[in-house]
Amino acid sequence: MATGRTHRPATRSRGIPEATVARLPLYLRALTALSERSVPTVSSEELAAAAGVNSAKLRKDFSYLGSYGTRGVGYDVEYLVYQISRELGLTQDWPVVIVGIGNLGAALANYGGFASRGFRVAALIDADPGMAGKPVAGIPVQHTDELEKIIQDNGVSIGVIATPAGAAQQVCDRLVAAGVTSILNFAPTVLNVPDGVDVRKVDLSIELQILAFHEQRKAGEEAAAEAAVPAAARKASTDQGPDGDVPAVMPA
Amino acid sequence: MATGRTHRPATRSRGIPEATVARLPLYLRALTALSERSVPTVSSEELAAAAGVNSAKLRKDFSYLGSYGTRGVGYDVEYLVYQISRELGLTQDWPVVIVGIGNLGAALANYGGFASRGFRVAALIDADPGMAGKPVAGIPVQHTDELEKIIQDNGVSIGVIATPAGAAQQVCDRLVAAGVTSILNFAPTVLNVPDGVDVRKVDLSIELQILAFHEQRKAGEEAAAEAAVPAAARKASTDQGPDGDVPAVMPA
DNA sequence: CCATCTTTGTGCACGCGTTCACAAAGACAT
DNA sequence: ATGTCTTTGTGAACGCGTGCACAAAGATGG
Repeated sequence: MATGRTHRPATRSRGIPEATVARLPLYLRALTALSERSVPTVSSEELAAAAGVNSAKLRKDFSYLGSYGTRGVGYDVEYLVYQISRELGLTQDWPVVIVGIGNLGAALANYGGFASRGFRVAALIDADPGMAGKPVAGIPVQHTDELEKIIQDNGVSIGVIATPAGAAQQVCDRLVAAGVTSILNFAPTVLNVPDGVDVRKVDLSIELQILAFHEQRKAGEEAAAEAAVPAAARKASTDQGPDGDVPAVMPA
Repeated sequence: MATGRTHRPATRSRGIPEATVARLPLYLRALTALSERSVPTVSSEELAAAAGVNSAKLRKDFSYLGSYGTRGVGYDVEYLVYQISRELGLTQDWPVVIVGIGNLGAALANYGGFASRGFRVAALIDADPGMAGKPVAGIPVQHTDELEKIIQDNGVSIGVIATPAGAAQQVCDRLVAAGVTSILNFAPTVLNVPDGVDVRKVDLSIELQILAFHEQRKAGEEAAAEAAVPAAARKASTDQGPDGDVPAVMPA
């Protein structure tokens, strides 16, 4: 693999910053693409460009994993793919359950990106008795009553919640009680979990609202610019000033 | 605005920290729930609990918006709902297009959370000619050829990409060229956009990998604990030590 | 009108993450 | 073997975000 005997065991302890962890999958994806094109090595500059980050940041990120990489050359692609995969725990298989097989749950079940890297859909669970047995993405849906049994039989530690908001906390509680310690939540609710359980949320509505904020801000600046140089209105005329359409003082 | 002559114009300029912006939708959701229950006022402590954040953080967040809130009482729910909505730009309607009507795109189109708050699905676009005209969520799918026209006719500034990874950059380029300045990307790719265009990504695969990392770490600590006090194995026996299956020091 | 009690708004300190800039390491040519 | 050139790995400075802790503001009761 690498050339010379690598230096120290590195910062290796267990202090990988959260921000770095969040970027490792990005690097891994870029590296996998390079690997498929049989590229043997890559410089931090190139890889950083592919992953859309600063090259110094990338090097620092990798430094937390150890001293892979050869000065003057770059990083060995295959080696790095392996190291990152191992660090992320993708060398083992993670059985996952999806709870709530509505539009979204079904889409997730069909999503190819699941199986691609170490994740395996162990079961689909829904509260609707009418769905029980019905196959989605080739996997028969099981009823919520079976939840605990499914978790335990399959050694599931990662659960995906795609239920309506109202059911999410209850489902979450049951998952946790059954032994799940990581949850990916697609329901638009804040989940309360005990210590030791990780929750990550994916919230379409929130993302859109953040975009709307910036969009409005951009429109505001643009409007200020137009005050000086009136440009041809591009947007429909219903577009109002983003801040000026309401009195400054509120109803109360 | 508030009661006495407020001190300075506040930090008010346009310096709302990004981290705060990202939390405003959370507060808004909690406040909306309170509003529906006709709760008139709420303290920072209560609201913070509902939103799952620290109360000091919440107060500081609100302080960026201005001095709403009454000492000794709390915040007026309705008033705050309106202020945050306005700040996020939700008092106007944002037409949105969804490109890529596969499993995920269709699920997004059907997702109720879209229309609920200021967002309106203006069009569904797909590259498959066979889908053209077919209604999804009550909206007829249009062909990619129409993309530019749709964007311009509807004054769309927010686009959602739900295509396969391979098509995402190309779609992105066309959206941007047509006038879209905010993109929500569900495709597992890094998108390159010019300055002034905002991109937010939602990536199932990345989220799972982050969870896997922590899961592995937890299992590692647990294994270390078991070395001292061997507990009954809960998970299936295929479960290996998450870090112990490889030598601590690497091959090289 | 005054005292007390609640809750906001924020100054301050701290820690994490990012970025710059450069010395050290190694490849490669001569 | 030696010098040059490329690229890593990281020390240090900076800025942002978080959380504590408290003074000021105002409500409420006597």
